Amino acid sequence: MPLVSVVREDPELVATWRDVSQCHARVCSAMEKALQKEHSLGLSEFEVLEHLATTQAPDGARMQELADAVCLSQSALSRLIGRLETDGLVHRAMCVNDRRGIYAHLTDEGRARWEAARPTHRAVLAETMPPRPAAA
Amino acid sequence: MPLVSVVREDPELVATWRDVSQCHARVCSAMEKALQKEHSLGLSEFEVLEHLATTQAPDGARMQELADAVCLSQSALSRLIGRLETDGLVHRAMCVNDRRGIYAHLTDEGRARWEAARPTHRAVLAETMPPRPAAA
DNA sequence: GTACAATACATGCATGTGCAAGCAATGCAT
DNA sequence: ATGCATTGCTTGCACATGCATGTATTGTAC
Repeated sequence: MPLVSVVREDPELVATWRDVSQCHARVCSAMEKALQKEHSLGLSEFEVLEHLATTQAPDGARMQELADAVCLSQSALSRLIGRLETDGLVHRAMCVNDRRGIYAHLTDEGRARWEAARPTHRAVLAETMPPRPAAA
Repeated sequence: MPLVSVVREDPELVATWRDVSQCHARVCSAMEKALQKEHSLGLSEFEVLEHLATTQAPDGARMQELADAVCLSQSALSRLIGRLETDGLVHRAMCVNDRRGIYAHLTDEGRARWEAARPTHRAVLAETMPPRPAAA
């Protein structure tokens, strides 16, 4: 592990982190409210739908791949897919080669919901992301 | 509200947001673990201590001011201060002018804990923040 | 002064999250 | 083939968070 013996005070790094953090909080808050209000979707839900809709693989995506894509833990993603499946937006299918693996893929309704929500997502991004976003 | 009539697909904006999001997740995850492991502090706890330690006002900071500073809701911050007070790191004091208001200020132990944790915070930042952080 | 709105903080409640543990399937060594 | 570690996902549990609400204080209109 890269143990740093002496860490100089680095105000610039701290300031940059504060910018990133505030940008993230502002965008997340606005996005969560807008997606919930207009499409009854959480931000994580939308991000999973987007990943599934834009992935090349025809069979969908593996659970761990999705977890990485949306920056969630394995358990959080498992429950998230559970909610989406309950809502009929995705479908779980066992992997034929490795029967431990599970593919999640979009249903038609899931794709429709994503396409409907995408303009909201992009609009909130345009409204809340700073022009020189969260960095020096 | 600035209703955008037509939102063009803006891949750059989306990509920037993804970078911010991933940067935030990576730093938060590492920071939370490091602060918890080495100093038994959550990230939000540390941020509150830092704000109180670096503010100019001698009487500490108002609750709402702290909530804004650490990007938390009013309720989350109320409980956060409750935990810190239980741990003896901060102290609540009523505002003399406005008896609705409450000032939170650092105890000596709180300041010591912040000073002890600060190197960890800065080190994790240096390790996990990208050189060209989270933006184009 | 009385009534009513607004402000500041605390609290009940529902929910999403991470960690640790559990379970099933696979890979590997012998 | 047998035993054991590893991988992939799910689940029990604890906890931090946000929303809505409650309580106390302040400000304002009359």
